Amino acid sequence: MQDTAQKPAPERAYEAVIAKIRVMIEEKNLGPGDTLPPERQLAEIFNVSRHSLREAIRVLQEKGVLAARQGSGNYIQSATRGDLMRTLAVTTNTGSRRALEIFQLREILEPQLAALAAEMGEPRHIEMLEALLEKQGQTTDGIELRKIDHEFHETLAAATGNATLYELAKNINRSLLPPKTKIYDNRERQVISLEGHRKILDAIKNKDVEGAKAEMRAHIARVKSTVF
Amino acid sequence: MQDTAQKPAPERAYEAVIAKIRVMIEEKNLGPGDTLPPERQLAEIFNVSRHSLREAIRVLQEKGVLAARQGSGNYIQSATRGDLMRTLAVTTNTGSRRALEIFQLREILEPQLAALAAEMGEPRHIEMLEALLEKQGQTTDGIELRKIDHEFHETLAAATGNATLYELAKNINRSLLPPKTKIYDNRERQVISLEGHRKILDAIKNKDVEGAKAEMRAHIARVKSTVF
DNA sequence: ATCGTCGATTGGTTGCACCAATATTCACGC
DNA sequence: GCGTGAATATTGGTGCAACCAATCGACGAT
Repeated sequence: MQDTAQKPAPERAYEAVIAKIRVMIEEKNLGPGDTLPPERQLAEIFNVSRHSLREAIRVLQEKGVLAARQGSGNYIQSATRGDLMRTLAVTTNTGSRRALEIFQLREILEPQLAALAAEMGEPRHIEMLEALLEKQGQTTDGIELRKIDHEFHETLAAATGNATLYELAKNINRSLLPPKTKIYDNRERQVISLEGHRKILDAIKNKDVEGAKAEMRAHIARVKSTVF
Repeated sequence: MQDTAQKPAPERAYEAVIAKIRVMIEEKNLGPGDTLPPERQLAEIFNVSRHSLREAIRVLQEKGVLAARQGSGNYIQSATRGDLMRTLAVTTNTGSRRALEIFQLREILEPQLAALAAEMGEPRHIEMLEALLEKQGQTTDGIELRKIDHEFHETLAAATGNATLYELAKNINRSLLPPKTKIYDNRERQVISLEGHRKILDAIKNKDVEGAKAEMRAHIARVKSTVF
């Protein structure tokens, strides 16, 4: 049977270990550059197998909390990527001044992202962007269009191959969301957006780094002028 | 010995597995709700131990790509297929690349911050920067110098008049903190840093927007080459 | 046909052995 | 005494095998 009910989520061993490691870092006042005890020792302390211990370390590693060096140890990293993004996440709705500030950030960031995407983008990224553009051309619903727009910019960021840049772009989009505002409520804006994206993507496909940068700059400028 | 040098990042087994899972999802056209083959089977297909395979699955699970149900299977989770592909597009890269990623972000951001500072910077910001530079010239302690360096870059961001950019710059600095590395341990690097800051500040004082941008770009490039 | 039981499947956990990279020790030669 | 380099120990990385726990599925009793 298939019942949608989610179980009370029994805690996995590795989850408990993650929590314990965090506590240990806190209590022993470990900072960037310090090392954790060896895995074998930690496994014994926490009373879990080395495998479960390592699952926890892997996760923390992917989150940027730890860095593993074979033959040496597990090192505490500085801040997490989450810390980096908190800036944008927390203070979303603080008025139009903030919207302007974030737009300024976009003006700085996105043209460079487009340039990097043109330089680094792999075929599968191009395909994803192309598919989105296709979809955008066939859509008229305002809500849907805004979503597609976000996806386009996020996918472009992903095409840089830099996970940090992707996260940042995602957060910018999210924090920019003027909840109800229908940016795409009229045909003119829809066309502007679509054509802008078209030119950007074409430049990326041609590996035209400077062109991609310029087109994105122009695109953002046009969008900005319609918003403000 | 403790050298900051990052190794060429040998690929871990679990990273390769993540990439292979991504390909599998693409090729078999899997979407939310579908299940992956059993772990034991996947391990054999990919020619890795179940342990390594599970590390990969754990990571994907934490990223929200997969959900594991004991006794049942590993299910694809992401809301939409686009979401899924975007996430997987950047999950291939990992771990030790993080510092490089953040540096790439700095390369994008900071020159523009310098340009904005040159354009918008108010006298009080200039004064603060000047004071910091003065202090930097009289300091030799490595720890202290790193702190001053951070303050310089943060103050510069503040000079843009954009609070969001300032917050972001602050977090980038903090998350970059190379573990214990004494970037300023030798006289040569101290001079490089000081001269770089000098040139940037001079450009800002002269309202030389392009100059500030160029000097910052050069400065970051120099710092990068000494770190990596 | 329905329901419950029991076996098979699948993820979760553990233990151990060995490999690979790194750190440490120590003996050797200068 | 002091490098210097080889041997040794330490530490993370990987693989194999067994068993536990939740779930699924087939089969038989009713």
